[in-house]
Amino acid sequence: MIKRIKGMYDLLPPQSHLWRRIEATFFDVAGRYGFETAATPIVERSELFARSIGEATDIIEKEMYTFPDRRGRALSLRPEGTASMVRAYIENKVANVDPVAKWVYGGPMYRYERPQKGRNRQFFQLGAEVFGVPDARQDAELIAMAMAFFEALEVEGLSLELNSLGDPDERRSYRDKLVNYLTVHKDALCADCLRRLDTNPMRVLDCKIDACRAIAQDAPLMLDHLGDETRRHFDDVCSTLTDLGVAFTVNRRIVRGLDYYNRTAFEIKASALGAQDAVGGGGRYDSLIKELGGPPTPAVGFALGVERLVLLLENQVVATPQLDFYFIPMGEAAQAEAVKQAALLRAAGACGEVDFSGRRLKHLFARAESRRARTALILGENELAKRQVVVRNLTTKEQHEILLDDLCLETLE
RNA sequence: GUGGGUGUAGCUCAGUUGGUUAGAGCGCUAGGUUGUGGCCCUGGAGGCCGUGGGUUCAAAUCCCAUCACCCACCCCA
Repeated sequence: MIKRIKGMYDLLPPQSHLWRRIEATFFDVAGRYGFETAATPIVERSELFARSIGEATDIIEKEMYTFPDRRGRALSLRPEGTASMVRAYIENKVANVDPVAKWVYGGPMYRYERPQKGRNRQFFQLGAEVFGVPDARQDAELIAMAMAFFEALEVEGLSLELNSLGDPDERRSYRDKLVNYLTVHKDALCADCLRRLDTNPMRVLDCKIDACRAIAQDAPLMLDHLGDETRRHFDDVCSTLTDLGVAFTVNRRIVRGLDYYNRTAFEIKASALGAQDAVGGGGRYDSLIKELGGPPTPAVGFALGVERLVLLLENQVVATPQLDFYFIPMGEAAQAEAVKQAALLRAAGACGEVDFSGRRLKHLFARAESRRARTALILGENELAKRQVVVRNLTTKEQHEILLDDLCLETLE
């Protein structure tokens, strides 16, 4: 038997109903904020991700699905969505028409990691990007939109954590201070943190080892080393969120694993998820578009993981979509008539299916019930001879015969 | 990549100190009822007991290896 690839999965009914609801809710909520949908290919040149996410990040160093195409070009399955959206923004010269663009998208992402709870090699992200708007209120509104989405799905137990990563020059000088501080205490750091000291010193701040936490306790924090403008930006984000009634906590230790972020960084966490507790996250990336060869354009975005969201909604049963009719023809002549009648009903707006299996009536009623059909339409030899059909209301169990010519949405009762 | 845990029917699980032909519930299916659902009754299909090797008269059971899945580290959605 050929089996699915490790870390990937099939999405089948009834779970697929919940997914459909999640996606529909996301695009519906985003639409109310003026977002339009966009989509990009799943495969890109590897270079796009290396240049945007950062050469030294884990995602690029060890988590990408990369392969040569037939001409030997290095291609990668996308590990996240923002890089492609930025590429599309630049390549299609969107800024020449209107530099402000608000896009939402969804699709599978790929990272070669060891699977565990809430972590797969293919995972589905829903994301939103705002191009061309530098204002802090945009950051806040985007975050509020994310929270409104979760609220629409009645997700509980979420916490919003906010931080500022400063601008690149501020971060460079802060990073030097942090490295100096950590180097003084390097004898007490764990092996992982010694490595982080070189690769990504800010990661030491959220190490879970007690010894490292003690050192991190007194370490300098980015938030205390912001310039006037970035500080004001952060304060504006906070005050706007407060004005909008969005609860949050400032977590001065949030570090993002993607290099392109500056200023606003946030994570939406759910403790019920286990170790992989971030259900969504994002931030501002004002220099990425220019770095990838586009016009200098500020931007802010976020993404959320649908699988993790599904874990949070596991106890929510999403009912199978209802059908208006379940057509049960008996015999070949009846089948031929039923398939035509069903087409007419659908053209008139009804939802339903015709059963061609020829199984016993007893069985088909049970199936009609499990498919959540409102009515069963029974067409046998007797009815066909009279040009009639039995309409049985599956809820009240009352049934009556009507003329086939009278069959329509209104007579399905 | 490194740990730990778990592998028996489609699903959830029993399976005695190693001992006949490996079981149950749910689900699927046929019938009881030639054409009327959820309950009940009777039958049926469905298993290389994850895989390979070893010990033994005898292995689902003991040993070794391997694979898969899960959880955690790491990292992130």
